[in-house]
Amino acid sequence: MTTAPRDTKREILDTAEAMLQERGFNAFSYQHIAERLGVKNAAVHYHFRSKADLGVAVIERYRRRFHRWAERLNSEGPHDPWGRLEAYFQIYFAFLHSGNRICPSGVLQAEFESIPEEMREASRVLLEDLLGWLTVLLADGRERGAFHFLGEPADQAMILGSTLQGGLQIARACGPERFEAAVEQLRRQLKA
Amino acid sequence: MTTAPRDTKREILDTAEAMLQERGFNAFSYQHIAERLGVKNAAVHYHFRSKADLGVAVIERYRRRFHRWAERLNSEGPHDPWGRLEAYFQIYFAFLHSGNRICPSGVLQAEFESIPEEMREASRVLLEDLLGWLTVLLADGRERGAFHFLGEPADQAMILGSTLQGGLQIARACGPERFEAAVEQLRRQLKA
DNA sequence: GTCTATAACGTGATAGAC
DNA sequence: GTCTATCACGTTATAGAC
Repeated sequence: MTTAPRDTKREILDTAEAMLQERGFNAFSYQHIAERLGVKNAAVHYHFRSKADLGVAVIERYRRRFHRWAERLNSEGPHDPWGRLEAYFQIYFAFLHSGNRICPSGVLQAEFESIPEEMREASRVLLEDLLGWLTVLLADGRERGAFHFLGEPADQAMILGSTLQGGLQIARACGPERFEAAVEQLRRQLKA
Repeated sequence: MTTAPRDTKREILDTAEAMLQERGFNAFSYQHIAERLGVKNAAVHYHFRSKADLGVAVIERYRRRFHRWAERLNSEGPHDPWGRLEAYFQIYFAFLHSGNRICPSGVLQAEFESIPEEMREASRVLLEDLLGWLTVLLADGRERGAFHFLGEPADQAMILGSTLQGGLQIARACGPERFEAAVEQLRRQLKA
């Protein structure tokens, strides 16, 4: 029985992703990552030439993971709109309970003007995917009589997306209960 | 006729506030402020010993300004709930049209784990004031039959606050129309 | 693939002249 | 109140040995 070989590249991505969600892109360095993994910062540069490259890789991986999550939901998950919406909420509750992490898309937008252009482009694409998924869910759920709301699905998706993203941020300053209350309020709105 | 004497301290606060909302706290330096004002970085340190002091001063000033805004709204502004809510929306539209600035409270929460503790405390207080004001407005507006929503006013305030905060951030990545659409959707919800 | 060593620069901050 | 000069340190990034 052999020990699994160490996958440094993957560990760097995991660490960078966690630090991005915990502290922001401008508040962690190659040193921080190297120290946490017990390697030297040159090793990190070997896997990701520049910090911008690392940032883009983190965003793209997150986006691919979201697509896999969505595909799995299609094949194995609940098919009713409410079950699917709750599954989406669950992503954010998991962040909340993993050390007050916030939405990666949100932190990148907050720092939008001070991150490399390549990362801005990558986070634009990620955001469109997230809002697009919500829009389709809302449109479909209303057609099937599960959700109730006025206006366009894309606009209601903005309310949901903004509330989840903003709510996680607000929870840092005034506690997780406020996020839970916000999500409960979203549920109430869609039931009415 | 004499020229107004230069108020460097105030100009530093203005510049720091703008840079906070545009780039985030971790993405501007004393050098940046000094260069923009045409002074040396030692001059900035003369007015604010540390960057944490400067950060706290920016937050506190913003909070005082919000209170003056609220008092003026009580004395001179519209007294009907809808007029008051639109006045609040206007604060965020002004940010949107001043170079994609985002809510100061939001950017501080996004960087919460990487800013000095004194700033965290100050931004907690600011957030409570903002959400508190919205909560009172919603409670009052519903009593008077102007707003319609289910659940507690504090929970609906989370939806409004999160959507405005998150919406400004999202607008950076996908355009100002999306923020306007989100606000319009908020209006629709409260009218129903 | 990881290391040591180092470059080139930006950072927050201070001392002391004017 | 602003300046010059400087400090100690952290940052991204690279060259070359192992």
